[in-house]
Amino acid sequence: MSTTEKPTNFLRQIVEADLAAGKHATVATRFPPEPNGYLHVGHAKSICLNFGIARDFGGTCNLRFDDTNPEKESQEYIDAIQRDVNWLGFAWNGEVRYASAYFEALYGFAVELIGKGLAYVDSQSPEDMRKGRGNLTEPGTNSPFRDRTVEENLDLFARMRAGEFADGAHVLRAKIDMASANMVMRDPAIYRIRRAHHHQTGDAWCIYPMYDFAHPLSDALEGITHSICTLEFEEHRPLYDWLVDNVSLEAKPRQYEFARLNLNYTITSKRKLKQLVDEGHVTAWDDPRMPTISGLRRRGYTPASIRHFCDLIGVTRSDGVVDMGMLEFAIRDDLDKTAPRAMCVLRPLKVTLTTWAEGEVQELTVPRHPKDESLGARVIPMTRELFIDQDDFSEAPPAGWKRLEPGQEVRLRGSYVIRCDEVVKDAAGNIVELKCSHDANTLGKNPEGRKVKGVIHWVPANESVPCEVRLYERLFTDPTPDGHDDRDFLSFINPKSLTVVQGARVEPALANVQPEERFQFEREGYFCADLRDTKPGSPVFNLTVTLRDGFTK
RNA sequence: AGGGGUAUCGCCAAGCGGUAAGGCAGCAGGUUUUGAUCCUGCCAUUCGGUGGUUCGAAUCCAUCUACCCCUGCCA
Repeated sequence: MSTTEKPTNFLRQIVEADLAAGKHATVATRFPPEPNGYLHVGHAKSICLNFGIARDFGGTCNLRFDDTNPEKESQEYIDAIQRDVNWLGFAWNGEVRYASAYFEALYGFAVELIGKGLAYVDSQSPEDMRKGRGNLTEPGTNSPFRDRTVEENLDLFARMRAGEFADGAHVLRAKIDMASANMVMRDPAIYRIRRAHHHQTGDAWCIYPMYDFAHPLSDALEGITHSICTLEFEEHRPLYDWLVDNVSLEAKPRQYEFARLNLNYTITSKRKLKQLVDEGHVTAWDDPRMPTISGLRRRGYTPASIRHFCDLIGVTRSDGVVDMGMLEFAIRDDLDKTAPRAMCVLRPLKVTLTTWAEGEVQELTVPRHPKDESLGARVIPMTRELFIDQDDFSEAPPAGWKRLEPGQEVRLRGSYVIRCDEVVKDAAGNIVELKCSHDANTLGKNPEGRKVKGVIHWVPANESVPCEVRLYERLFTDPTPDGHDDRDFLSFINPKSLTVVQGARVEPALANVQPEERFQFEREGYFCADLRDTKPGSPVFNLTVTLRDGFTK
């Protein structure tokens, strides 16, 4: 599909049909993260889906924190998640919601279920509960506490809330069917006693509802019409419906599932991403190697590129693994059109133009973009002493070489054609300098009677600005780092995932770049001034993605 | 006979009984002061397998196979 077409998928078709049939006057979705980690690229898929549907069908999308397990959650994550959703370009409906804001209402629904004989307080130990659940092929057995009277259950549940019992002493269970083939329906726990300080409700509660209970009822409370989640929740749908139908709420939200995103050479498990951070394998959640939204941001990905990526991969119910190349395509596609060009020499090799007058400076005006004139131009001073990249010179080049070699000519991008006349080496035989001559009649035009085979980038020796450049490769060396039963994903960490290049030189126009400014360093790739470490006069650039390399053979 | 899902090009993915879209990657050319971009062409006689229904099947039926998910007081 072209970038201008609106993507369609089975969920959009369902929404469209429901709206057309008058099942709902308007569509209401929600994005419901648990604040127990940072959002990653897989969440981006869900965000684009939920907010995208609301936007395109004239509905609403809530941002709701599913904060029912305070022990793993924190305000830091809440703040980061909001920042990431906004940065991606989406605005939620009204104020941020919290499942914890519904604790009182949820408690009421639990009491209602007890009153209807549909929930009971179980006082078995966790081990006994597990044993009683049976297994995949054998039915479970009823708890000895399953037939407590409504009065007794009401009393016990009230005392659970009042803090009369120790953590884990009792649990509230939905009374459904211990013989169900669906394990989720074997009297699922819906409330547990947990004396944990909650980031939103403080110490007001010592019992907390379980996801399975809180989620559908929160959806109903908010009037959500289409509750979209990932495939692993499919067997929870009967419970979702059971709760919505057995509680006195008008709204009947429905749950729909889609396949979560898998990207090769990376992991999208909050638990494992947290492990990478906690154990110091990366510097932080926003380390540019992380597949987190904040990591991608710091790496230089644009919100538009991530949204475009989500459009490209589609939404289905079949499991798959998307190639990283798809993400890289999305960012190259965006940055090629929007990023100003600049020159940066990563590993400088000095070039002295013997034909250039000592001290002479010529200010060359070079367009910032080869196709988009609106980006303007920058000025690059041309001097007698320059730097080119070590990789752009070879004494014994392979066939098809298009860069500099002894006795041959090459074009300096935006400048003159030069010829290498002499190679200067140190005592150890290392090339330390090239003596070249320039053809003064080649600025803005091709030389007469011969054609120059290549173009290389350069910077003036003294006027250029020293900078740090961080080169990144994939974080893992294996396509499915967490897909091996016999090997831990950490053992696949790529030792070369980060290379810090000190002593690189950028053209003077970039001396005072702002954090997050993006450029294409010509012939190298797209780079982004680091969000945290770029300082005036001392830029730090992160490699976002290299240029596609058509150099085959 | 546990239950629930999914199978269309190397990857993603349209297709919804009328004779296999598109994107990524790849390959071959062209343009080019970025080995980039851009442009052109090529890239599934076949839709997990096998039967069947039909004038006609990726689409319907049967059966088989492979893979994913489910036994937290996590979400």
